[in-house]
Formats: sequence, structure tokens, C-alpha cells
Amino acid sequence: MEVENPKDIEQNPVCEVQCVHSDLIRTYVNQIITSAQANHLADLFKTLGDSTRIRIMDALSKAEFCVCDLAELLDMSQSAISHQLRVLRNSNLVKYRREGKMVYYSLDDDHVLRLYSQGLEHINEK
Amino acid sequence: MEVENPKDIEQNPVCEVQCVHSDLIRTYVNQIITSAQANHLADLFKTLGDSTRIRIMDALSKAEFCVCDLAELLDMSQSAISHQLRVLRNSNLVKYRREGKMVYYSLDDDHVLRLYSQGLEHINEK
DNA sequence: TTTATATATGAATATTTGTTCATATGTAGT
DNA sequence: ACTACATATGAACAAATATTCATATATAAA
Repeated sequence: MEVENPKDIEQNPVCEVQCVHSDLIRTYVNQIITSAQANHLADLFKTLGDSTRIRIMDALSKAEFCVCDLAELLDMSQSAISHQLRVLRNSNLVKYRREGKMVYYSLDDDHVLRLYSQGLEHINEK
Repeated sequence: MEVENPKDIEQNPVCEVQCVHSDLIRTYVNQIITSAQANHLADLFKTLGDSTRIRIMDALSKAEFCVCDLAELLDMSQSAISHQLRVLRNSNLVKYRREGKMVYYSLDDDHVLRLYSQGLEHINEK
């Protein structure tokens, strides 16, 4: 079947769908999360969206560990763990304290623990 | 500085770090989440780790919408929305009902709403 | 059964991201 | 200052993923 050159079709800068409930849209269009906030929130979940970081979070939900303990516990290189801890730090999911040469990590606060636990519950209930 | 050929270095199949707290490791090594569960949980968070899907979740946290409403509301193509709804469905985050030609989506349950809200709270508190 | 419209999906491309390797930084002890 | 060791990080490569485009499926009406 032949298709017209897209350039020939009259430009329609608006939405191409016809089934919209205009009243609903008008009501909610101003209540939706901003793009900036959506990006921010997506980044938080993205941080939790990696199995290595989940295993780190799981360990830290049970006790405080130094970097090399985590490497041993999860059987991964120190470098890989350290990279991932930085990602977790950037999302304020973990905090750390230095003691001599070692750096000990733990969950940032109880709120983070609850967020993690809610996720666990969700996958276990289905 | 010259580096020996890695092949010449004696193979050490164990961990290369020396600072491990062996007793801690022994205590927790059997309590860490399994790889399968970690993958599963990471997939859940990964699903939430995209700004388009966050905006869909945000809309659905406020009301039920059909696919083309979401496309209009978020100013995206029907195809893109539909692809992302499938991802959300696969993680049991949204459910849908068909009514004639239209398909209406909503959050799967209150637990999902709580998970989403916890995330929102986290980014707003910092 | 033909047409119109709402939604779903396979393939392809462009972008993002996790790990490794090599190396840098930071801290403590000699 | 020098050495040892714990942790951090830049660059590069491999793997995962979001959107677009084209098209398929599903439902309803004529």
C-alpha cells in the first residue's frame, strides 16, 4: 500500500487521538507532577532498580557494613561495590561514617527502610 | 612502571580484600536476599525508574484514565504510552478494564499507591 | 463484511548504564 | 618520607532500554 510523503500531510501540532475526555483532561492537567519532579522521583527508583544495589540495600537493612565486607558478602569486586555505593549515596539512600581506613555504610534513615520494605512486600504478595 | 602479565600472577579464586570482618560475614551471609528475589525486586523499582512511567503513575494516583487520555495528558504518542503501560502491567503496578473500544487503567491496589507515595515523600523530605 | 477507531506490539535506533581495569586519594604506621 | 592498605573514580566496553515507525489486533457500527 502506498503511503503519502509525511511532508505532504498537513501539520497537526496538537494530539492525534480523538477519544479524549476533555473535561477530565482539563481537571487534571494542572495537577500532574512536574517533569522536574518526575525526573527526580524516577532517579530515586532507578537507583533501586539494580540487583546489585538491591543486595547492598538488603545487607544494610540488617546491619552496618564496611565496603570490603559488602564486597565479600556479595562476592563482587571492591570497585563495583564502591561505584554502586556512590549511586546510593547520591540518592540519599545510604549514609556512611569513616573509622580509620575503613568506611562504614548504613541506610540513611527509617524512611528509606520503609521504602525498601514496601517494595519487598509488593513482590512477595503477588 | 612495568606490570607483570596477569597470567603470571598466581590465581587467587577467593576474595582479594583483607579487611573483612569474618564473624559478621558468617552471621549475615545466609540472611541476604537471594539473587532471584533481588532481580525481581530490582525489576519492580526499575519499572518505576522512568519519568514517563512516573508521570503515568502520578496521573493514575489521582484518577482512572484511558490510554488516549494519558497520551493527551502527558503529551506523548499513543504508542509510547501503550508500551509503558505494558511495562507497568508486567510489574503488577496497574490494572485495566475494557469498556467498548477503550481500555481504562488504574493503580493495581492501595499498596501500590503507598509505595509510590513513599517515594514521593523521600524526594520531598531532602 | 467493510470501515473506523482504540489499543497493542515487533523491529530498529539512540541513549543510558553496570562492570572491569587502571589508577588516584586518603589514612595509619614505621 | 615511605609503605601498606581501604576506598574512590575516570575511561571504555558491553548490555539494557525508551521511543519512533509501521503494522497488527480488537471492538463497534453501518
